[in-house]
This record gives sequence, structure tokens and C-alpha cells, in this order.
Amino acid sequence: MDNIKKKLQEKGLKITPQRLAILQALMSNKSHPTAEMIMEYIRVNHPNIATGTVYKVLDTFIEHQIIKKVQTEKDVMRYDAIMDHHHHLFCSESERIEDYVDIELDELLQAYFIKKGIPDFKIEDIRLHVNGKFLRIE
Amino acid sequence: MDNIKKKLQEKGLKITPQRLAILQALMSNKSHPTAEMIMEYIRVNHPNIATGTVYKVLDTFIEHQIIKKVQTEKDVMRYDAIMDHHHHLFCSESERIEDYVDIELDELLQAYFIKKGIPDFKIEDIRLHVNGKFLRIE
DNA sequence: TCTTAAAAGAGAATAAATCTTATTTAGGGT
DNA sequence: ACCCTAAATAAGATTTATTCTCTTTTAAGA
Ligand SMILES: [Mn+2]
Ligand SMILES: [Mn+2]
Ligand SMILES: [Zn+2]
Ligand SMILES: [Zn+2]
Repeated sequence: MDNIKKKLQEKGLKITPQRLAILQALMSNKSHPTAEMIMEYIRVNHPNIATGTVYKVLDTFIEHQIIKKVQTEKDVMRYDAIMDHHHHLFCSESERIEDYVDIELDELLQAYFIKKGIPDFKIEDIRLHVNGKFLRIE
Repeated sequence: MDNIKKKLQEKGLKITPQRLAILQALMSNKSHPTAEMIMEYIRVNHPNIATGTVYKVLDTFIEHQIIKKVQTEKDVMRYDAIMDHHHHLFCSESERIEDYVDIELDELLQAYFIKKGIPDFKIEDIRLHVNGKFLRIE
């Protein structure tokens, strides 16, 4: 919880109970939760937190690069507190999304694109969306 | 327009003016349009098409693998009529999304994952989301 | 041509996200 | 420690994208 505070301070953000709760929720839940799921989780200790506050805080975190959005095919956004470069595994028959870290792959891609490039495009970031099936229940 | 009809017939779908218009709109517009954009486009010739019909038709097309959704960080879905395997270039400062076809890359990735695999996961499809900036105005 | 299941139209309903305004609060300055 | 104020939150209305329900229309096979 102290390093959560530090994280906010580093970005020059005021430390509020709501921000701490939301960030803590995101950091302890690696399943890329929705805003709704975060609210449910923190309502236990913060019964009066407003929906708008949650969305506002999430936006603030994104702006300050504390969290990221995870794009899905559903009409609901999901959030990710892990900022180290990583890819995602999407289950093709459920909403499950897992992180996939692979430095060897990243190096391979980097080498490939440094050599080849993409015409008229300056690459900033490459992420894989790997669709498939998990062979083990989480 | 005839091969659009054929496409529907192949999937066992009834040929309706609405479906033809929507699929034609999608195939002539490579910018990964939203449902709203498709409606705007086809309203010129189909002024009475219902919003619900457009969404219903799009869903039907997705079910029958005639089109695909394109995931974005905005709260609006985008659609893609190109079904051949390809990746996407996302502009980090606008809504522009372009196709990126690279068979050499696909082969590289395939070789990599055949050799390495992902533990407890059966890969079905790999797509790159390349974020960056377009260096030439479209 | 007739029949009927499927599709479309109209508009209400929902769900996610955003906005507005009043109130509260964090934290720097005194 | 206390003030001050800009920033943050609460509450609830609003918007926007999407879905649903129900009625009417239509495609296409018999
Ligand atoms: Mn939405
Ligand atoms: Mn929505
Ligand atoms: Zn992640
Ligand atoms: Zn595409």
C-alpha cells in the first residue's frame, strides 16, 4: 500500500482514499477487470464511492500512465495495472484475458521491424493479441 | 455487387437490400468504419434503414465470418470486411486504423510459436496491434 | 402463386460511460 | 496546527452505443 502511495506521488497526483482503493484493486486483480468489477471490489471498504469517480480516476491513471486500457470485442472497457511491456492471451470462448510476457519474442520483433520497417509509419509500440483456448482452468 | 450476393449465398443467408447495402459499404470503405458511419453511407440510398437492422446485420455477418470486429480503445466498435489474415496499424493521435499485411512476419511468428508454444494455451490466431504515427496523410 | 420462416422497422430499453453542479478534501502556505 | 484553494468526489442527470421487443414486411422455396 505504501508503494501505491509512492506511485501516485511520483506522478504528482493527490493521494485520496478513492485513488488508493482503485489502484490497489487493479494491482491485486490481474484479470484485467472492468470498471464495474473494480467498483464491486472496493465497495466493501468504500460503500459510497461514486461511479463517475471510478471512471474519472481510471482516466486520470491512464493519462499519467499508471494503467492501460485493454481493448476487447465487448462493449465494455477493461483495465490493466501492469505497465511493463507485455502481450495478451484472449480466450475465444470466455472473457478471460491473461498477460503474456516474452522478451525473446520482443527482441525478434524489434529486430524484424528495425530491418524491415513499415512504409510511412513510425512504430511506437507493438502488442500481440493472441486468441485461443486456455488448456487449464484458472 | 454480384460477388457480394454470392458471398451471402455461400453462407446460406437471405439476400436483402439492407444486407447488400451494408456489405457493399463495408467492402468499399477500408477505413474500418463504425456502425454509425455505415449508416450514414447507406442512408443516401436507403433512407429508411433502421439502426437496429444495421447492428443485427453486422452481428449476422460476424457470426457467419463475413466480417470482423476491430477492437479499439474507444467506446465504439469498428468493423472490417477484409477476412484475409492481417494486422492493424493504429494511429496514436487519431482514429485512423490501417491494414498491415506481412506474410514474412506471419511465417516468422508461426515458426517461433511452433517451436516455443505458450504453456497451457492453444493458439488459434495471432494479430499485431501496431501503435504509432502515420507519416503521410491519407 | 402461396406460404412461412426469416428479416426489417420502429421505438423502447439497457448498459457503459460522461457530464454537471454542489460539496468535500488534500496538501501547500502561513 | 490552521487556512486556503485548487483539485477531487458525490450524486444524479445525460449521452451514446448497442440491444431488445414487438409488429409488419419480405425473400425464396414449395
Ligand atoms: Mn459502450
Ligand atoms: Mn454501451
Ligand atoms: Zn495485461
Ligand atoms: Zn483490417
